[in-house]
Amino acid sequence: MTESRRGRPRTFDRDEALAKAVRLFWDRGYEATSVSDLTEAMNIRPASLYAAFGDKKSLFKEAVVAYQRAAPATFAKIALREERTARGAFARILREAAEAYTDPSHPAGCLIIRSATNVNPRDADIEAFLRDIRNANVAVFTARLDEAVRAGELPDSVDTRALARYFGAALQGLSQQAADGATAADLRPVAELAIGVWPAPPEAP
Amino acid sequence: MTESRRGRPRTFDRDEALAKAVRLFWDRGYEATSVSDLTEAMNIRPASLYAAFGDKKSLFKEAVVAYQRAAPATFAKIALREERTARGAFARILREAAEAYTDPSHPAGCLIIRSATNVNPRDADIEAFLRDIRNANVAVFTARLDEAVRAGELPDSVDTRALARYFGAALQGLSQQAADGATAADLRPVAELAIGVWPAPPEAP
DNA sequence: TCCTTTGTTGAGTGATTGCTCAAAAAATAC
DNA sequence: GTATTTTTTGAGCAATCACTCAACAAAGGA
Repeated sequence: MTESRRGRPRTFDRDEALAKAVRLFWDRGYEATSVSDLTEAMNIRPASLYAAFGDKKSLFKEAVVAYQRAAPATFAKIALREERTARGAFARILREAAEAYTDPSHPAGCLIIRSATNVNPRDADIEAFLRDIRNANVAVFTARLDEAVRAGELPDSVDTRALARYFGAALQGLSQQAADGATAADLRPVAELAIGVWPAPPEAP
Repeated sequence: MTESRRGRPRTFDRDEALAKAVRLFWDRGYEATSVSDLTEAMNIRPASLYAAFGDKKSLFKEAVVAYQRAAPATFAKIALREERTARGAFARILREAAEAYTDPSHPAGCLIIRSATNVNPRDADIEAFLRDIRNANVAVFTARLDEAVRAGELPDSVDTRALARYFGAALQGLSQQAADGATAADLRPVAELAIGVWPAPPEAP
């Protein structure tokens, strides 16, 4: 699998450079991050960037994938996997979002929520790329809530699509608040309030 | 007051041109709207734009003020003024946001929430300008909730700042969902869920 | 050794950005 | 009429945008 590579070896660590790009895109978004900002932060020349990552759009998409695999963005997936009940999963997601989105060791909020809003029409495909991820996340939420209905955790009468969209909107609101400067202390009670909408369990038969 | 103006009169309607600018900024945001986009939509030449509105930043700020005075953005202020109870006011704000943010006769979501995220560092003052408006809105919400506590509509134990931030975040989530393509039918039940966090009234003495 | 392959370097591409200027045009003041 | 004031026009400014290319450098294969 790891065939010996011919030609001159790369002088920089590709993953390390990609991590720098994630940082910049997370902080400034797609449009406001220029290629020269990127080459400066990654400490490589433009031609090396293009040789290693294709064009700016490809680099951004790869940065999004790297972001999704990194620790601060995986909390939702982990909560859905580990928590036994849907209520437990969504409560944990909101509580951990309040922490993760305000962690001062990295840019505020969620890269996928923040970084490709208001882009130039010529980059509409980038906007669509992130919108599709966001909508896919709402679909995952809906599936988990449907499962909870089947398991008897939620009554049949619950509109799972609406509830899933509500949680998606709550996360987006938390992300925006964090980007506007809210701290973890500010957002913790907001997350608790958001959890409060959870429907009453089915009546015992 | 209307002193006779000397010099060559303007060949375009300033308010009409400003309305076109509002439309464009609302749709694309500050960065992604170029001056040549603006001059084309307003049907004026660059020098006329600069003579009438100053620079791009001044035009944007004026567009934000015009937006805030126009019908689709005033629903919150009107609800706070007209509704007798705080609960009635916030319920109405969320319900009307679901409608206003998805009205197909204008761009989706809220201009003040959408249009200056991820801007270039050199335009950080524009980002701060909108952030201040958003934070001021949360302050207005807090004041209304404090009033409700004093009036006995809400118990003393309620964290009004957290509740105000929650409603701000809910509106931001609705705006983002609308920008991602959600319809009024999609957002109505989300608004109803969001209203559901309203705290129980104080116990009768 | 020489060839092939891959990467780096530094200069530079055309396009677009926000913005400006001199000259002409259209109004009022005298 | 002439002078003054303001706006429009069309051309064009420097800076930045994403991106590319020819020359050179450093590795493996034969």
